[in-house]
Amino acid sequence: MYGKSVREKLEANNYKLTSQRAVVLDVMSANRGQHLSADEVFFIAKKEMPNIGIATVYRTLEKMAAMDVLHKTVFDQGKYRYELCDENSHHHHHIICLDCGAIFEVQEDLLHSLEQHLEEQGFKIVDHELKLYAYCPNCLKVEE
Amino acid sequence: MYGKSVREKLEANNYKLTSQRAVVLDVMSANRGQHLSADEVFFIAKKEMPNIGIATVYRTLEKMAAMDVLHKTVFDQGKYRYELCDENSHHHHHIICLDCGAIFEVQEDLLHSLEQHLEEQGFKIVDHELKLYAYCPNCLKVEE
DNA sequence: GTTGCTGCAAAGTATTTGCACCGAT
DNA sequence: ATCGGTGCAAATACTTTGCAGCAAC
Repeated sequence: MYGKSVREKLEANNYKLTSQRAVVLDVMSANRGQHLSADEVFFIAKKEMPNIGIATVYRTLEKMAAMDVLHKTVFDQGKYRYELCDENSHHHHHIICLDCGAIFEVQEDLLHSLEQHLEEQGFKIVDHELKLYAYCPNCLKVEE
Repeated sequence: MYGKSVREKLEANNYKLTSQRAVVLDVMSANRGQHLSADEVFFIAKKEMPNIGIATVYRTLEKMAAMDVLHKTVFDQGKYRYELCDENSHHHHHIICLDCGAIFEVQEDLLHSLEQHLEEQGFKIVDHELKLYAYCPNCLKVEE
């Protein structure tokens, strides 16, 4: 279940929870922490609903991102990736392994002091996104 | 001037500093701190060299990025942007104004403690990229 | 005369849009 | 009957690639 808040957000925007949208949300829900591309969502959704169209997937992902149900990011290839927003912990960051491409999440939020400093300079910080490029423990192990 | 190090890097890779490449580098140099897209570089370069091809611009930007002469980033639209690497201060971060779209740079590097923590967990951190989404002082002023 | 570089056009990716049809109010 | 949503195909936006000709050593 993706909770009542999604349904509420849909209603607040006069959007309907159609079967296609439910399938897309199920895919996202079943792949929490995965950062799927539209393509991948489409491919997985097709198993459940073979004649779903890619345009519907794009339109659904776009709407969900606009409603803060999904978070839309670019990692590097000039291709969007989506993940379910985590109600509890906003502001998580990513470590992208330069070798295997795996994406890890960092929950800690050590940027408060930097943001505070910038707010003193007159900015109103709304959100931030940190990407760390690294070699992950697994890849370092294999190379030995 | 883009200094002798660019020429050295070119030579080290058996690349030639053709007039087209010089024009592209001049454009980047004349627009330091600007984060230009390939399109914009192409447009500006055409003033200097009207029959330069967009493919040449892309190829040049790509090569320069591979040689760490330029830094290639994605801000949001799924479109690459390039800027001249600053020899002195690596690791600068960006504040993207959600209102006017202006991009500001943050020089301070307050991420060492976070990186140290992650290295203790077995990652080898190579680079990082921080984007802060905010309202800039100018836009906040106008709204008043 | 090889080898890298260029401009052009074509192809490739990722995403968006126009449109006729469908389904729920 | 209206109106949002859908699937398809066409269009768009950005980038890459194939290729013939050019320029330099």
